[in-house]
Amino acid sequence: MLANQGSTAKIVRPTTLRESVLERILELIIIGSLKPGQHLVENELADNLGVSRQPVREALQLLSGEGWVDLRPGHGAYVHSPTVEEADQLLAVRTLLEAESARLAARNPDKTDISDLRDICNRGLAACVADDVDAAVAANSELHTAVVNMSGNRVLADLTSQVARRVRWYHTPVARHRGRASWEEHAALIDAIEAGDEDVAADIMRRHTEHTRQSYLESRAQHPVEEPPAPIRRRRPRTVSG
Amino acid sequence: MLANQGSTAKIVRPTTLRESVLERILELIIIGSLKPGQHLVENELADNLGVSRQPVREALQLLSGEGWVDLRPGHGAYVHSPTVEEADQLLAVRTLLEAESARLAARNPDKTDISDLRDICNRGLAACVADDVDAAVAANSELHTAVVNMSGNRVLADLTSQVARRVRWYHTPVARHRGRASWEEHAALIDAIEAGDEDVAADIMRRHTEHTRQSYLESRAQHPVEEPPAPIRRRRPRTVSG
DNA sequence: AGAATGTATGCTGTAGGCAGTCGACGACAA
DNA sequence: TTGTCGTCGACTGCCTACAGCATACATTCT
Repeated sequence: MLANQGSTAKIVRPTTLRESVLERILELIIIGSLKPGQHLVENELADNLGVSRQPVREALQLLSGEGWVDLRPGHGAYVHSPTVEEADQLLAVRTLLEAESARLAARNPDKTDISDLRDICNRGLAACVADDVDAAVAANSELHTAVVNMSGNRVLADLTSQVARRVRWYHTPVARHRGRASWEEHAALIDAIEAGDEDVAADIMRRHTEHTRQSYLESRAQHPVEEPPAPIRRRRPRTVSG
Repeated sequence: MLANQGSTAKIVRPTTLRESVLERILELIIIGSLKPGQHLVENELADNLGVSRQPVREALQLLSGEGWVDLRPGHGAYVHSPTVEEADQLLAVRTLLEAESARLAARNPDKTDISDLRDICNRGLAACVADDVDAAVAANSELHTAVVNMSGNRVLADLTSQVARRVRWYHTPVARHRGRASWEEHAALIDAIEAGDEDVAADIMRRHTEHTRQSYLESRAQHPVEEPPAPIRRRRPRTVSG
């Protein structure tokens, strides 16, 4: 249910095998079936997906371009696993990009867009009080996506999406769901955008994403992810699908 | 810290054919042998480079991930050709990123780095008064790269590099060589970084890159590049009757 | 016993080829 | 002329197969 649409708008018709394989692998990565640092053996993926190695290889190359997997010549593809430092830097850049998005959105606000934002915000708040974490996370993602789209700068939107993806939020689900405070910030942001006050909007967004960054870092510090730095290949049990 | 180039930092040993093919194609794109919008036929490249189609295909997939070529399923690869609008948005984002780089660089300036910056700046100014455009362009690129590296944020550096590449400056060589004024701005920037005045540094960089952006747009407006927009479907022109 | 070396095995990188598909071009009908 | 259909050529997408390499294991030497 994630709005992972916005990035690669190039693909219109996923008719080719390569594209469908890409989506399948991406799905496995997102839901965690393929874990960070895991070695992606082409043959296994090909067998499990019922295709040859070629489409798998090409899908992996494309995924590497989007930062989902790391390619090591002669060794194969590994699910990208951001270090704490990289995640920190990614979130810093995200703060920068999203603050600019908010500024541009406030520069020429659109009534329809504002209305959409309020709808999303209400849904998110409702999900929050209902303790529906999944819905709250979805609404949060939706709202941020809507704001960057309002900026009118497609490059900015694509880059923001790319950066956000590379963080791999599943390390810390709590970081994306900081409770009511987050939605109050969202509401204030929408007000600022509607009022056309770009400085205020940018500042609110900056502090908002900065809060998220802090939450992420704290959460990751508390739950020290077993860093899989293992660059070498490791034998694993047979099956992959799950 | 590895002083690795931001672009293709992943490749450590270009031992594989795929990597060398990638570099060859990239070279051809950069020097303009392969023009923007041009259709890259796999067989031709394979024959010219003396390899099979497979390494060529994979190299093209990797190049698409870095924004050098566009992949259209069922049609092949085309050299990326940014529209005026896209270039404008790219340069806007670049302004944002580089201003932040300057801010971070000024936050904790390093004596050695400052010295390097001044050397580059002197070389650039010398090249400028000697009317050596190539050298001036090179020094300019070198200086901006040095500043983003001083930010200490590798993600920021990589993204900046990626965004800058996608502009395809060769549309307008003049845009990268605005004369002495540009180098005076550079000098002021270095002063601000050395003084640790991050607000001033960010502001100088922002206005500097904004000037570049304006120059680019004006230059491109004066020299209307024959847009090779025809992505597909060159249908016969319809004669409007009535 | 520890270290060095030979061997085995799995995986990647590359080649070649076949089929499907898209677009161009020409013929034909309105 | 203009629109439509069928054919052709070219190119991509995909598969199979082989070669090369890297890692892990077994063996031998010191």
